[in-house]
Order: sequence, then C-alpha cells, then structure tokens
Amino acid sequence: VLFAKVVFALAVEGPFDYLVPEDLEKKIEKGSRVLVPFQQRKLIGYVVEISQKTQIKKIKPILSVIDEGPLLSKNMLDLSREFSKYYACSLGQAIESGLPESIRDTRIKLTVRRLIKENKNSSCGDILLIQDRDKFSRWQIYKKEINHVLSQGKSVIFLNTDLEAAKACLEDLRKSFACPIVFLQRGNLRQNREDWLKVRNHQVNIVIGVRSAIFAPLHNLGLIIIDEEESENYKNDQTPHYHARQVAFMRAKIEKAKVILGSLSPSLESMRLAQTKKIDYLFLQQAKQTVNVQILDIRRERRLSKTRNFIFCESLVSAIQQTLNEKGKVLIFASRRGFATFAYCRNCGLILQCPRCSVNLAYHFKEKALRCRYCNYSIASPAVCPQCNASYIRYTGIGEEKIESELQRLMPVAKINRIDKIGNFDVACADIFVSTQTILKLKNVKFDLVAAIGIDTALERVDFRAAEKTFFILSNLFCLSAKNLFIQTALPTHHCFTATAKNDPRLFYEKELFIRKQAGFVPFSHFIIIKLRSRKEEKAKDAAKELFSILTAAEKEKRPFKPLSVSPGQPAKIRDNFYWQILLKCRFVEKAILSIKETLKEIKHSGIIITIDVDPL
DNA sequence: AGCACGCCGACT
DNA sequence: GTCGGCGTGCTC
Repeated sequence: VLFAKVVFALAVEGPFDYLVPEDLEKKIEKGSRVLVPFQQRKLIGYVVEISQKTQIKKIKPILSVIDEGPLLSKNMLDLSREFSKYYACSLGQAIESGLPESIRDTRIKLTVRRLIKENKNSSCGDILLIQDRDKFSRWQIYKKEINHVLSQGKSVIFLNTDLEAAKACLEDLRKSFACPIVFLQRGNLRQNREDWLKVRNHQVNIVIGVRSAIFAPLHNLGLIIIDEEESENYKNDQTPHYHARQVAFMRAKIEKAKVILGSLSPSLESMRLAQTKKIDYLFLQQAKQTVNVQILDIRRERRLSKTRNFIFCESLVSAIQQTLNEKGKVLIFASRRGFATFAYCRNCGLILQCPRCSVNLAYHFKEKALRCRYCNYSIASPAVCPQCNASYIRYTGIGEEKIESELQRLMPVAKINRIDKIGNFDVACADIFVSTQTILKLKNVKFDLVAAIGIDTALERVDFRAAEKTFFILSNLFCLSAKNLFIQTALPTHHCFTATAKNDPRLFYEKELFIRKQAGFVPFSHFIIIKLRSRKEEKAKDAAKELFSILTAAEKEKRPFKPLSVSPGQPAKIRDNFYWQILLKCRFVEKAILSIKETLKEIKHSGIIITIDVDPL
C-alpha cells in the first residue's frame, strides 16, 4: 500500500497524507497533480512525496490524477521548497506561484520527445555581474555565453524587465540562434499553455520572458540571464513577493546553472556581492568618453540670477540655445514627482481622492478621467469642485505645464514635444523633448544635450534607496546623451552627481555602500515587512501594535531579527481595507521567517489577514 | 483559504 | 424559544 503526501495552494503548510488507490499506483509519483477530498471540498493538490506508511488514522483516498505524467520535476520541487522557506509561504503556494494560469486548471500531457541532450557533468554554477556604460556591450557577452551553453546541450532562461524589452530580445536572439526559442508571456492562455508544454516537453532551448519566466520548466538548465537586473519589475508586487534575481540564485544553485546579471547601474545588492567576491564582476568601460557632464548648483545660480524662481539655470538656457542653433536635439528630463497629475480645486484646495483608498486620484489625459492606481476606481473628470462647486478644478501636473511654457517662452521658435510613450518615438518630430521616467527605456537614440531638471525630488524622497534610484536615472541619461549632460541640483556634492560627472560609477558605489553599512541597511541586512490588513482600522492597528510588542519582547540574543517600527501602511487604506505594518531587519532570512511564523502561530488574529514581504522595495 | 462549530444577541 | 452574527480551529 502506498501513501502520497500532498500540498495545496493554501495558507496551510501540510503535507496531507492520502491513500494511493491500487489502480493509480503506476500513475502517481512525486510531482504529480491529484484531485483529493479536503474537508467537504475537492481540491487539486501536488504530490511531494510517496511513502510506504502513514501516521494518519482516518485516511482518504486520492480521487484521480490530473495529468499524464508528473507536472513538476524534482528540481522544480526543490526550488519551490527553498522558495517557500525564504518568502514565507506554504510549499503549495510556492509551487502554484511558479505555474502559469493556463496550466493551473487544465490537464497536461507529457511527452518524451527530447531535443535537448542530457548532459550532467560539465560546468558548474557561478554568478557574473556585468556592468557596461552603453546598454549594448554586455550583449556580446550574453550571446557568447548562450552559444557556449547551447553547445553543451543545455538550455537558457533570459529575463527582461518588461514585454517591450522581451520582444526586442526575442527578435535579437532569433537572428543569432537557430534553436527553438519561446517567449513565455501571459496573455493568450492557449498560446501560453502550448508554449509552456513545449518547454516542459524538452522541445525548447531558450526561454525569454519577464520575471515569471524564471519558473520556466526547462530541463538541463545551463544559464540564466537577467538583463537590467536592478529593475524593480523583477519584484513580484503580489504575495508571494518574490524577486526574480533571488529566485534565479536559488534555481541556479539547484540546477548547477550559471547566472549573468547585466546592468548600466547595478543594484547595491549585486554590487556588494561583487565587492565581497561572492560573484564575479566585469566592468566594461567605454573606449572613449565624449559626454561632457555639468553639475549646475541651483543655489548659486539663484543667487546670481535676476529672476528668483527660475526653472532653468542661465548657463543651461544658453547651452540649449546653442544646441538648437547647431540643429541639435535636446532632452529635458523632469523627475516624476514634479509631474504629479492629481486634480485639485484652486478655490478651496480640495484634492480629489479615491473613496476606497487613501490616495489621490490620478488624472489620465487620454480618457479625461480620474483613476485610482490601487483599486481602479474611475470617474469622469468633474468640471466643478464637489466640495465648493467652483469651476476651478485643475488637472494637469503643475511641473509639466510650467516646464513647457517656460521653454516656449525662452525658445519661441523651437518645436517642443512631450514624450509619454516611447512606442514609435521619432527624433525628427521636434527640437526639444520633455519627458519623465518613460524616456529611460529608450535605446538607440541620442540627444545632443540632455538636462535633468528637479532631480532632487528623486534624491530627497524618504526612501533609503533614493540615491541608488537617482544614480540609475543619471546613468541612463548619460547613455542618452551624445555630447552634453546638464544636471541642475541644490546638492552638487552628492556622490550620485560627482560619480556621474567623473563617469566613474565606482565612486558612487563605494560611498553608497559605506553609508548603507553605517546605517545597517540593505545590502548589509535584509528587511522584512509584516503587513496586517483588516476591514476595521482599530483592529489592524491593535493587532499590529500587539504583534510588535511580542516581537520586541523576545530575548534580544535569541531572536534572529530586529523589530524596527510599527506604522500605518502606505497607503493606509486600499479597497476599504486598512493596513498596518511592522518593519524588521535580519541577517538570515530563513531563520527570521521561521521565528516570525512561530510567533504568528501563538497570537490569535481574527478578522486580520497577515502577509509578509521579504526584501521589500 | 474555506468551512463548521459554538457561543451570544435580536426577533418571527 | 430560534436565526444569524463572528470568533476559533481544523483540514490527511
């Protein structure tokens, strides 16, 4: 008689033992999906172990097998196990978050057609971080490595930040490699299912995709490439809040595959690993340095200037003028903050907010509508203020309008264009371009003069990663610039500016790592956020404060984490649910998670939902 | 997660 | 007396 240990995509760890009916004994193995009775429901579960015996007295039998063959390989099961320990979810939840929607509720059929040769011995897992200065140099190395790995009969996962980048990547790799390549994307369920099955059935050598493609069920994985590894897109915004880079490390270790991280300005996490020689590091310096970087001290310029509240420093204005005279192209980069597109009443000062969430509604130019970014609540833009009935409602972001009108005033004959989408960007359509964050994705285009306006709003945010994010923006602007890069700032001596001016990123990382170390922040420790959610504000608050005091009360020497703060979530309310959160830091995530889970078991939490975000961004 | 069980308040 | 609110605990 055989018993199967089964897990479910529920918040219960399990595993639960079930009797394997005799007629199914040959069809059920580790990694199989089965239908089983669970209380009064029938659930799809994952077999994680087959056993000869069981402790359970009132055992129920497995009802049926879902697929022909095991859905999950041993490696994927091992990965799910690691994943669940790190990201504080059940094994079943870990398994399911690695499966696309198209597979979750359908039968699959495994075939044994093998295009990929089994090759167990060669090469061992190591990690390489490549930093370049032009977004392209690292591509040569990617291709060389892919070629090498393919020649060993192994397969490749190539992760990109977004669909656009992945599409471009697919096109590029199709030109260079003749082997089967699949672009695993959600969207068309049937297509996704077909592609996923191809991968699972050993018919694919290269998988391209965004963060979820890290779970692509490739066999004999030899290489994982993560391009623009510093991107926030690699972090899953829903539970479990995994980071594809972290999962890549786990997976590479299990599969003995190599990882290559590529970036213009790597994350501090990766840079720290390079610094301590835990991973290899390659810096590709450009052959010649032609960009002239100028840091303009706003405070000084303001003192010298006649106009008090100027947007553009005089030297920048003359540089723009000169560039235009030479028929050059100008890019004005304005930090996102100054572009806030909320709606407010100029009469009574009311800012229109979402009724379900504690955030301002964002104005969308195209639809002329106000929308909440958290719950999608949407209303047509009102013509009069709902509070005072005055028709003084303003919609466009203040910064944006000012920049454009000021530019037009200073440069009356110049053609000025705003860039909201980079889809079919055309440099020929204007002389001066004004843009925010979106422009950073642009490739293959150079501007003669690039100017960063109001970049300080990015740097002064209450976020310990503010400097890192600002440096990332500056590195990208450097890349977009053919001749001149002007940066207006009130903090001209900050290392993110001086390092950019000297075109020496090492200066930035050295200083920033020093600061992080002093503060005991990432990458010198890990942060964990425990989020408590409730319909009732008081409930979330009380539970959070109680949990915080319990966590704090534990003996300092024994607890593997340090509680830092308890505070309302940001935002405090989403979809009429109130959030409170506890911030912890720790040295070893798995140990901290284990201890936190123990603590959570002890306390009663009715009407509260608790989620955990490991390594929050 | 979801569902039952059980213990208190309001009501045909 | 019962219907139903929610807090508690269990699921092989």
